[in-house]
Amino acid sequence: MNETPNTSTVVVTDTVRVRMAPSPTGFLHIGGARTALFNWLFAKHHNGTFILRIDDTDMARSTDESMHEIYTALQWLGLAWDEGGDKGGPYGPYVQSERKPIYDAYVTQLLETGNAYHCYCTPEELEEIRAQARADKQTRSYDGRCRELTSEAVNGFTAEGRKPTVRIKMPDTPILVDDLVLGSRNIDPATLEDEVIVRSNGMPNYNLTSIIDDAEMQITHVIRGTEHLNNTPKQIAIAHALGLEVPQFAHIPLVLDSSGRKMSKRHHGDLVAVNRYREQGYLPEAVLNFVARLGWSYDDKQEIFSVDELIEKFDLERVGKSGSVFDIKKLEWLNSHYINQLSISARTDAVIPFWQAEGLINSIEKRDWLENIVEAVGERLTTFQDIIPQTRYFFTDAFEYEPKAVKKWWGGSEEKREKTSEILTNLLQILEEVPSFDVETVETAIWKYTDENDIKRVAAMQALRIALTGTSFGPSLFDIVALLGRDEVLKRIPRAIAHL
RNA sequence: GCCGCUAUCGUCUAGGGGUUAGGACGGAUGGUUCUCAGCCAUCAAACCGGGGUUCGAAUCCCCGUAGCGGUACCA
Repeated sequence: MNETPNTSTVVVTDTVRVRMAPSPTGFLHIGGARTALFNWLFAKHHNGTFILRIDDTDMARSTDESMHEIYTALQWLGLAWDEGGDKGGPYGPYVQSERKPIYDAYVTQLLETGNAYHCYCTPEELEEIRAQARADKQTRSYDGRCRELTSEAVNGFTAEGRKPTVRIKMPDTPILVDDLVLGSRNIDPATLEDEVIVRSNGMPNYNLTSIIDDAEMQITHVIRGTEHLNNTPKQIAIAHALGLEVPQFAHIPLVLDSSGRKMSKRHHGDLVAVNRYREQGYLPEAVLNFVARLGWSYDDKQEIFSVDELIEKFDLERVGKSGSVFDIKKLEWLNSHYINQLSISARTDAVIPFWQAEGLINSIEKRDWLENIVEAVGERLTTFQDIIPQTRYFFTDAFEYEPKAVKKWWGGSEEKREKTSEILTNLLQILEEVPSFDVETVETAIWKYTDENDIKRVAAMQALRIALTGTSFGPSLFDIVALLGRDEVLKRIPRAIAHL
């Protein structure tokens, strides 16, 4: 293979390379999903590469289980990564705990160039220093006291058995942070302190590994949440000390809860767990559409975006600067929209697992019947899980009559109950005599009865609905009658009458 | 405490020196209908405050205020 590098050739470094770097300390949460989406969209839009890196330097909290949950969540969302994770690639390994030798080499370099030093302070001492600094209203908590330790002092600490951490020496010149979303600003070095970059157990820390890997993996744009904004100058300082190339940064606003606080696994549990949305019957396109609009907008009219449109239209320049509140109502609206886009057949496929989990069906042999049920339910699903309350009575007659519905439609008074009983008895007779149980025949017969006897349609229908389903809401009653079939219907009406 | 970021209807947002400040979710009301959902129609609902700059400020600048984020040998 003949490779003659031509200096005038445009190089691969122009290719966008972005990464999502979760730490596997729990499930993927909704904010993480949005970070992943923005990165992925940015990569797709620019024909770039999307990398999944696992930032698991916190060995104590990282788990394999969590890592796999993150994989499945990302896969469910359809945010496929080109490199990293379980997939490998040319810049691997992509799991930080496997990259320790790489970091060690950089740390050695930092130590040898005098850009880093050992710190022998104990956690207790540090605690004290912090408390004092705070009391003195200092900007920095750590004062850099270990920068110039005599070898005597070091020997003393070593003799005590102290294991040092490594700290980076922060520069004394301003650091320029240029952010694609927030704009650029100069950070006063006086606000920066010598960060710990290697723990006393030898494991490097986030601020070190992150920027090293971004450089090593040729990341061009770091798109992450604003909770990392304060880390950025520290990472830039480390990169400078190491002579590494600094990527472009884009800090995207936080996803907030309804009281305006950052959404977290700890405080919001299932509400933020992407995998829970899958389990509850949300569609990935709805979740994606929803989080895309958190902090990003295209114009003043479009709310619904297909994934392809998102790829085409996504742009960092249209990302806002302020946090966005997570509004489940809007997600629900989007979800029902996307559910309604699905064909009856696809909707049936999606809903079958929910019926099965509920124990309502164990085989799917009556596929046509199931599809007819789904069709009758129509646009009444917000999530697939809603199929249960909407259709339970099709599969079992072991349901209660809803007290509120009973009171309203069957009657609170003795008199009204008698009337209801009479109506149901008449309806029973009509249905017994009806030649066929199709929608049209039943409808004609019932309307004939109500209209000729001057009975309100609503009264008769609701009385019957409760008798057949136990509830006061749901699909067209004629659909229900037809789908339930003659035997079931003729069984349920007498039972209701007896209950009165 | 310190450092930083942000600020348009309840929420997501558009706009941005001169607009009746627009859309969407949610809410309310009416219509359609056997109920619910849907659909249709209508309505309520916002430029954080104060100073500048300007003929004119929600928009630009400054100062407040508030909220949030960070402040770890977490990420």
